[in-house]
Amino acid sequence: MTTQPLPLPDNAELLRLDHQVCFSLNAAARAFGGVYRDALKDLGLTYPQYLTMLVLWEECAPQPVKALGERLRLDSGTLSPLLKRLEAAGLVVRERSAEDERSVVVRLTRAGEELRERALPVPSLIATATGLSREEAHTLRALLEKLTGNLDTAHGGR
Amino acid sequence: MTTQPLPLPDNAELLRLDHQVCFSLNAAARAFGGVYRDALKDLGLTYPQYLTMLVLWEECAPQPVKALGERLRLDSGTLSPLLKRLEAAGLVVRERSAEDERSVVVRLTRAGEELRERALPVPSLIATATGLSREEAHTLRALLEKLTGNLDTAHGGR
DNA sequence: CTCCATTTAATTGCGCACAACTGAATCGTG
DNA sequence: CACGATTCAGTTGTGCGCAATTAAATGGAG
Repeated sequence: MTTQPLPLPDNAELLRLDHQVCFSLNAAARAFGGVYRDALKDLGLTYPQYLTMLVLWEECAPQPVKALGERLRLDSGTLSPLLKRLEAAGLVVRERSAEDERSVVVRLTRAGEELRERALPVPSLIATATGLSREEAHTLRALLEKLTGNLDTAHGGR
Repeated sequence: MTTQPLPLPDNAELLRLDHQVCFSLNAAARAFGGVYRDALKDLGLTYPQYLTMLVLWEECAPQPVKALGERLRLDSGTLSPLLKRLEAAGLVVRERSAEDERSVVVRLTRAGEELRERALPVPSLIATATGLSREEAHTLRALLEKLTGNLDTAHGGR
């Protein structure tokens, strides 16, 4: 047995550790936001708008809002106004699906497709800014995906 | 040399990888938000409010808004209204510093101190929900802090 | 065919994050 | 001491994130 004068190996100690697990993650996410803000300023996109465009650039076919939401982990409460802004910027059009009148499909305009060219240099800018090696990035991503999966089931699937 | 028909080991490929580095981080941060939302509902705190209270619980002495902002990486534009809500909830009081009239110091009320007891079980709830081992959590935290540091310098210190 | 449950977007309301700006207090230099 | 630069908190405006609700379309059971 160890000679320990410490009176709290318990919750009170955790209340400090806690300050670092979740918090460093939050800080990193916001730091990422700052760098992307700089990189995307010229394109006139915000970071979430950029992520949305990424999905659209990947899947050339028009996407229902629902599918976009699943890909981005966002609900219509967030996506509807965001897509409206992209539409106002002339990058996408939204139109009711013919087969299912409930669904709204999002399609890139010519301008939206062309913007892809100007966005090509962005990822390498960001990759440089992270200063992580390929292996570190891979480790990080694996941990984060495990974490997200665990947290999701804890929260109730959703 | 390898027989590769692949025409794009370049930026176009990165545009997909990119979708995973920043994105998994964002997703994890929001997943954390969901779990904390559940855990903090009974305390009447949001996640950022909880982080603020954590700082106040750690440093018993009254904190200037500026110091809180540095600890939390938040500016007055975010903190001012947040602290107003905490004050409205009776957890803190804000008062102009006597020595420096520009500064506003934030002090816990009795209710704010007492809330700490009810918050004690939160960290272990969260730790369980993450499903990460101690080592994984440590690795993750180290990577995130390195990442944040790198991103910050890239963004311009700020 | 009718009716009810489900699916799908949109809307509302609240809070956070950040840039840009305002105004007051302080500090430093001449 | 005076005056200009700096520091500090607050305010405004925009956009994201999410819960809760609404409304329309669809699908299935009777």
